[in-house]
Amino acid sequence: MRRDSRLSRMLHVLIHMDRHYKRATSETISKMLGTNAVVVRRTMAGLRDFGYVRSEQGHGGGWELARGLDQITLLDIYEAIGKPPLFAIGPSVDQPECLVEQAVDAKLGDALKEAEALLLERFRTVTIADIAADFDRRMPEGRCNIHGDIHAEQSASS
Amino acid sequence: MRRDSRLSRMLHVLIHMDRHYKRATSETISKMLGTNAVVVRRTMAGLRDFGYVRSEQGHGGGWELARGLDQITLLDIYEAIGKPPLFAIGPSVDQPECLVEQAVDAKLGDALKEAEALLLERFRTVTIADIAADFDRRMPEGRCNIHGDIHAEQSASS
DNA sequence: AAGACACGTAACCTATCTTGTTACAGATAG
DNA sequence: CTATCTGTAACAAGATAGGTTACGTGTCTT
Repeated sequence: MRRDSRLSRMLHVLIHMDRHYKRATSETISKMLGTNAVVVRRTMAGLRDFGYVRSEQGHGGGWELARGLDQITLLDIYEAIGKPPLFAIGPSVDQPECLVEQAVDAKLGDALKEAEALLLERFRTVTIADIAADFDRRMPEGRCNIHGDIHAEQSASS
Repeated sequence: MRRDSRLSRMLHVLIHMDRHYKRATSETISKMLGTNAVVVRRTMAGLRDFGYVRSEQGHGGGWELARGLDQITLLDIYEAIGKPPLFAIGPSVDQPECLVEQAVDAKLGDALKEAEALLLERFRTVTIADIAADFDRRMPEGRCNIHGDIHAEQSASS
């Protein structure tokens, strides 16, 4: 449990929701992702607050998409999960007294900021529909139903 | 203790070694960085193996630079500390069965690879001497000796 | 109205990673 | 021979993402 995988997971589930489910419960989704229903609710809560999905309580409730995948970018989801830190390296203290340390952190920070800007720009220009289209290119035979099988397996084994 | 700060710390100490110490013990350096002598040895071991610093054991021993700061890039140090992971986000599993998940991870991986390439390119083209020069521009009055004072304070308070 | 179903959320536990700490072995100068 | 260093192993501490349990609340069916 090290790298934050929430972005990857949310993209994954949104594509499945678009293709295989009109409405899915947290339990169903958790089986799909190989995780726990509470983790799903916790993470999806952000997407709901930003209007990308809707949740319905009670009998027959669950989660559904609130807009088309071509209307949601990776950046949208990144922000919806709370903009977790992107980098695993950084300075040791926030506001160092030492001026050498300040110069080091400034230079390092410049490089990191550039890389972050590039990454967020890519996130901004890629929609989830683009990823789904990539999937279609990988699987031209239309064997989409394989996913149901795979996820059913995971469900059965847990 | 989250973000890996070894790169920042090593850059910091190398500049000080170039400017204020011909040879420094792990103890001296640890005071400078606000950490522990064992941590210093552990981290500097990588730089020694790559030939950027030398260490001498025994009485009167310690660490010294093995080449000029203009001969060491940020990339060199990044590699010398073991190329720690740069990003704090990523996929949840390494080789997912689900083809949708594969497409998601591929797209996300592309963006991360681009950002990583940019970051490492910056690391490659910046020498530690460049950072030291930035420091000189920040402190044109030549009050370099302030650092000795600051680090002496830290030493005294610990 | 009762009960099943599903989300909402707090609280706590676990795994993992970086860093800190202790302890001790080996090398070197005086 | 002893003081002073580095080299390293082993373990503790602190932080964080994710997993788990428990319980509250809303909603549909009967």
